Amino acid sequence: MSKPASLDERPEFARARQTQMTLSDLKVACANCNLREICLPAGLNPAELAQLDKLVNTRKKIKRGDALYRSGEPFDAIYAVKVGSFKSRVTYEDGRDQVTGFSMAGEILGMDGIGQEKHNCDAIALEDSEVCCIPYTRLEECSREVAALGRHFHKVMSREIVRESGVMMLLGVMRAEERLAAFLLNLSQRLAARGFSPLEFHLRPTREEIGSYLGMKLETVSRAFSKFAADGLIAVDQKHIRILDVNALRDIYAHHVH
Amino acid sequence: MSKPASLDERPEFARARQTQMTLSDLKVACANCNLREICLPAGLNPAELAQLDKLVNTRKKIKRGDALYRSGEPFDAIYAVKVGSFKSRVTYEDGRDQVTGFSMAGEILGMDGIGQEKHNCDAIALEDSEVCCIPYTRLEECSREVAALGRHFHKVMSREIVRESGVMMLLGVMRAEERLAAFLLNLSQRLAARGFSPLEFHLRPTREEIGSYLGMKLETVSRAFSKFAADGLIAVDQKHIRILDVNALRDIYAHHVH
DNA sequence: CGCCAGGTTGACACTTTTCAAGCCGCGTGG
DNA sequence: CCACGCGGCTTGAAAAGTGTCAACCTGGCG
Repeated sequence: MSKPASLDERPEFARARQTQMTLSDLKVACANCNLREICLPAGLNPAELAQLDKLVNTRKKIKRGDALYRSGEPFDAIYAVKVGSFKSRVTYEDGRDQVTGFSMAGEILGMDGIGQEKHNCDAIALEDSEVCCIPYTRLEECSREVAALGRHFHKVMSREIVRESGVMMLLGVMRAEERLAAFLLNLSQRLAARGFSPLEFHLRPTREEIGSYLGMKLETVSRAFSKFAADGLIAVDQKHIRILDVNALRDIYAHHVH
Repeated sequence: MSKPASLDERPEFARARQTQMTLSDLKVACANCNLREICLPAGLNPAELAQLDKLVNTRKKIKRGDALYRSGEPFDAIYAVKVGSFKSRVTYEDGRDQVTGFSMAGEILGMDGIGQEKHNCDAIALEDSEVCCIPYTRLEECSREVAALGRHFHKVMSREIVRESGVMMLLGVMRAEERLAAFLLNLSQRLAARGFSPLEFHLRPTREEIGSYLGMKLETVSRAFSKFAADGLIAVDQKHIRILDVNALRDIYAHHVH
């Protein structure tokens, strides 16, 4: 079994943490990025990639707990997660809030800001992280010149719509254990797509953040974890999770077991 | 107090129902459409509008209960609701489903299909309805030529992302009565934007459809309606709703009253 | 006229939340 | 180096909210 996929064990992050970053380190090259297959460059040919490289010209580091952006701030760029992970959180006038998503390497953040030209949620780093900044007006110009880029960006936005309707389903019709199973399977599948072990990993968010995302209280999350562990589906050691029986998790997710 | 805003009382729909539609009736003209301020044309200048008119060239009538499109069907167009209303519904492998939204005149439908090039949900007409068809590949081409159109389409998609995160909030943190209050206020505000009375209207969806959207059972929806009526916040006569105390509804929505 | 989908209401069951107590692990400061 | 404090987690018991099941009502339509 491979090592737990704690994101801060990623070699490129360890390097960034140990050495002083210079400007040249900050130069982005999508064409060489190990995330190019799952990030914005997906499906672009080399010439188109070169255009994208001109567009994505800065990176930004965000410390654990800090915000990449906050609700209400003027919108001027979207972001691709290069290293680390984020939660997106909407806060409601009366103070209640909800985590609307977790983003990991290669995923795009901030598309909620385009409509009103200001951000609609907070993006908070769950660990020391790094993003590629994609100035929106330049993305727009480039999309007009490079048809494939425009098309791909539409797809990325559309998939965000589909992702959210999946979460609505989760919140609207599933019970606590089904939600947690869905969450774990989704995480597992995304980690696998990034070359991490899908069966053993570190949870970045707290029980409370998971609960907020899944529409349940932290105690209920904890109980569901304990139940899964008692039934031998997973092994839980704080934030370290090992999936022991994927099929049983899938059965719960698909409502076959009560 | 104005008449209830039952959508099938709209004059243009009554006309369409009574007379045989000819091809020339089907000719679309966004520039003259009474929805141009809230639909895709919003913010375009006359020259840009003319471009859009070339793009949007057909309409389609959908009878109550019929599908505009279904999950899994190949995606080739998005749609603007011209007359009537729709529900969007995602169905899950085990048969459970969830209404993810209701669309009324001027709203755009089908953007969930772009990402996977096939539709991700069913769009079902809640009444006899009519849509303007916007072929996606042509929209893409046009967006490249007419910058304002591309920008506006991005905004429309972004707002759909924001709308969905609002629903996630509703499903994740609100209780039954808060959800229903949020639903009624949202409906009221959208009707007002279309020139209908915000305080008196006909509900198109059934209690079950409202419940599915709000993540609760139809009995709970019914009880919440009864509670609001008993407290003098609204008057309910089947699907006919009259809002008597908007501020009290807002207080419930904003969690100020328990 | 009678049927049936849609809606209401009551009683009860079940799930999840709430409140409370206590544990564990980690980082800080003595 | 160890003690302490605290955030994060777990677990239990009771309360609250919502779902389930069932009976009944109502209005529209064939």
